Amino acid sequence: MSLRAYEDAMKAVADPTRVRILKILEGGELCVCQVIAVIALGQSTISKHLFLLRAAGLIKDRRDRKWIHYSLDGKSGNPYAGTVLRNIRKWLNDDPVIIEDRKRAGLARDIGPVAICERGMGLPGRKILRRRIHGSSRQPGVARGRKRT
Amino acid sequence: MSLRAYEDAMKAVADPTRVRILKILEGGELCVCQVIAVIALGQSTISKHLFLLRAAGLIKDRRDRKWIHYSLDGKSGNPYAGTVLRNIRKWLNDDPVIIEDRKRAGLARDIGPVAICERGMGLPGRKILRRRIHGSSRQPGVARGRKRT
DNA sequence: ATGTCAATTCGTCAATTGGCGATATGGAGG
DNA sequence: CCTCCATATCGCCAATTGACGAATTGACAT
Repeated sequence: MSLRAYEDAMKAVADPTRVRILKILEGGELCVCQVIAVIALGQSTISKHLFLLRAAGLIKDRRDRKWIHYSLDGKSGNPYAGTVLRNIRKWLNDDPVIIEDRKRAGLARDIGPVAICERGMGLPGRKILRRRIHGSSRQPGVARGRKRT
Repeated sequence: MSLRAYEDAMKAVADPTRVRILKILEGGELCVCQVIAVIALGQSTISKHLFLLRAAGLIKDRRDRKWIHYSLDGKSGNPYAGTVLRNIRKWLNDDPVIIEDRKRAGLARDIGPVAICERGMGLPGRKILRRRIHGSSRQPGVARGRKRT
């Protein structure tokens, strides 16, 4: 019941991107590439968010072949994780961003990790982010840093 | 049930200083100078924290003569405030920092706002921060910025 | 009206955060 | 062993945060 564990858990869920990840994991486990396809942020960004969520004891991971699947945890070391996840499950279910994410998460589940990775972390009806192109072809319209409205 | 209200509430309670303020307000309302005496941070710093907590609908204020008293709210505009405050009331009660704060808050309540302000936001057995000294006598040992252990 | 004084607001600074692309890691398959 | 590829880590940058002191505000008392 330390202030540090409290801070880890609350800071983890206070970020909008991380709560979006938690909300799509409420529908069941997803591999990293599926999360990337749904949230549409860089691979390293998603990886860092998943790391923080796991460090806070909110999610756990499981390896299956080449893919690492993440799912909600709740009964890990952090004593606040369970209550926080239970609250969040009741919250934000009518938020337009969350609804849209859930729709895309369903699509990602139907398609499966293999097809998602083949498409370069993309979902149908969405720009494909091809990696490993040497000629430095940057994806346009990708803002750097953060904004706050 | 917007993502924005959620973010306001969660970011507000994720900060350790602000949750310390909430925990001492569980014992009943306190004026700003009493909060300053307990937490031992600058006046402007405490004022900003109280502003953020009020903006998130977690506390409300009441004026009495020269003093403004803050107390827990919970049933304000923010739909997450009530649940969050109820959780926090059950949490952190055995944390050493919180226990120490509570002790000092009890002292601040016994002494009252008038004596606290006369002592320059100080409590017995603690350095007095005299304000309005022209000769720029800085308080030693006060770190600027933030640290993270 | 004017002064007092608790509290807020302003301006600055350093630490943290969250995004990115590039590079490293490490399990699976050859 | 070596390569492939999903994921993790690194280094960088801009925005945000939380601290401070100084200046301002506004209710009360004279």
